[in-house]
Amino acid sequence: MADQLSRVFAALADPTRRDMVARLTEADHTVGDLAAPYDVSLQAVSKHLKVLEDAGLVTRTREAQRRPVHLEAEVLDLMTKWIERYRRRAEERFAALDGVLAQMQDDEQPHPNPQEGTAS
Amino acid sequence: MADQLSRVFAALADPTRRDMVARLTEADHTVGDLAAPYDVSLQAVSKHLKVLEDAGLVTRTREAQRRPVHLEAEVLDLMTKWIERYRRRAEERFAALDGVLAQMQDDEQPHPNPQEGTAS
DNA sequence: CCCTTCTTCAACCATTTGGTTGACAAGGCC
DNA sequence: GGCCTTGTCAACCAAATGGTTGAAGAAGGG
Repeated sequence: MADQLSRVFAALADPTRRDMVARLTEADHTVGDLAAPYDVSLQAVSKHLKVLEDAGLVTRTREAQRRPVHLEAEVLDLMTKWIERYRRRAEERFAALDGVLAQMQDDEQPHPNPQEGTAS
Repeated sequence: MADQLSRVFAALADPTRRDMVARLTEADHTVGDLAAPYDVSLQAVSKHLKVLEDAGLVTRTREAQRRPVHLEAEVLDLMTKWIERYRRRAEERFAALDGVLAQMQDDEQPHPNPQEGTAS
């Protein structure tokens, strides 16, 4: 299987699963409970939960016949960190370039990164 | 096709595409340029770029035969907002529950969904 | 014990995904 | 004009995804 970051992104790429996660921020839910709003079989929801579980986004414990699902929100930090890291880099670059973009396209003076010398 | 948020998550669920995005934070790149480090065909990279473009993460312009690829970092905010919104809600809930978890497991007062009564 | 409730497992199916190869379009260069 | 470079389009393929139905496991209630 893929790395966790990939699994987390993939897990949240589905609107139904995102909605489940959203609802789980309010309270733990059983599988049937979670399934109620959606127009799919219980088995389909069970599969969605497996995806979320494999991504580390939820855990399931046992409570009689019920399987309460619990959100593990820390995993979201994984994504936030990745995203913010690159968003910040992109923003810095845009700020640095600003009006200089025109020069970048110019091939007479090839000095692509005016301020960022330490690129790679 | 799916909503944009889903497309963005799906686009970043692939390590190769994430790496492309990471590299694009440093500078724009041509397709061949982007493809160089990966052990796949140029066509495969072209497809990856289409996914990123459909998600709104990159734009491609034309410059002679070359197709410079440019990162549109604002789209990342879409995700950050979604994630942070629910991470915060989850954290608030955890903070509120804190030591109260024990009571939730208590079966004297079986009211599984304190806030959502409208389940089925 | 049997029955009902809650949930998963298994098999199957259609669609999507990520890759391949081969052809071709778009645009400089000799 | 012909060629070389850069990139996409098309057809194809294997594997993964998201759904279905049917059967079965796990745990309490009569």
